[in-house]
Amino acid sequence: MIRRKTIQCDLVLQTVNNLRCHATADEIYETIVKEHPRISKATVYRNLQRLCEMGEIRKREFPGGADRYDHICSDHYHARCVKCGRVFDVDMEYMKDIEQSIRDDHGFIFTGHDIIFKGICKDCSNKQQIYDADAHS
Amino acid sequence: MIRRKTIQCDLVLQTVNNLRCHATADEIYETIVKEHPRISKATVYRNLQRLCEMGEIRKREFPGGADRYDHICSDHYHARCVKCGRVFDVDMEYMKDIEQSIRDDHGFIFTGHDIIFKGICKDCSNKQQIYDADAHS
DNA sequence: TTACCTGCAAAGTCTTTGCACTCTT
DNA sequence: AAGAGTGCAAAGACTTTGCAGGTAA
Repeated sequence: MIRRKTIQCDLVLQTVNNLRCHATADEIYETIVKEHPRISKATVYRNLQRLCEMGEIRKREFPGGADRYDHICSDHYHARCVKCGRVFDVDMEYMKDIEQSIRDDHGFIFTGHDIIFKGICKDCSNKQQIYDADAHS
Repeated sequence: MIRRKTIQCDLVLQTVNNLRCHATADEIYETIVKEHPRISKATVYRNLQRLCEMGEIRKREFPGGADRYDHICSDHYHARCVKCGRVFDVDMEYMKDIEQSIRDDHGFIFTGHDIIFKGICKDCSNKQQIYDADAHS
């Protein structure tokens, strides 16, 4: 099974890189479709999957939301805003030895981990303050 | 909005508790429907939501899988088997001060975190060994 | 020419919602 | 009796898949 070079695959890769981190398949599709109205969402999904297999990009799955795609960058953690659902990088050291803190593995073979913080992003807490101010005026 | 006591709500709560941790809405529904064939999945979802709001149970969302429901127990982390998708508790101290390790919060207000380990569970690694042995014989 | 890739539509998984009916209170 | 809760079906969000036709090599 040889991989062919296609315009669509290039577009998906470029778009993931241009959008920097954390784009969802839908955001990627919406960005591409503006310039290339004939592309289909299925093609975007298929190419995202292919690019992951090729190690060009990384898929990141988040609880209660769509999957997001990164260009390959160093391991890091994420914070998800409970108001708007957007995902942000967390400026914190990656704990590559965290598995050693596990007391009893019960036979489970650990291969990796993710930490997902939750909270409220700057934009949403600003909006909240404006709303509160309005409500009390 | 007063909450009424219904058989269905009791059944959902009992089933979450009986199944111990990590049951999905579907598992809960399938368990109840054996005894009460008239219950609908929508009712299970609605009662799970209600019980969460009441603080009787806790919803836990996992990347790339259905939501799962816990009876309230102490904070702890989870490991998800990449083969079978089952979720296990991790025997490790809860890092309640982890947010203090974040260097720059960029205006984000952190309210909690989750750590999700991934790997292969005991059952699946046993099966894998059996499969490997067969393949080489 | 081969067979991988695409666009489209349909289906699949998990969850929510609209509606009329049924219960609890 | 009032209105919260139920069952059913439909819809909604996200993703995958089947298929016929297109295209890279």
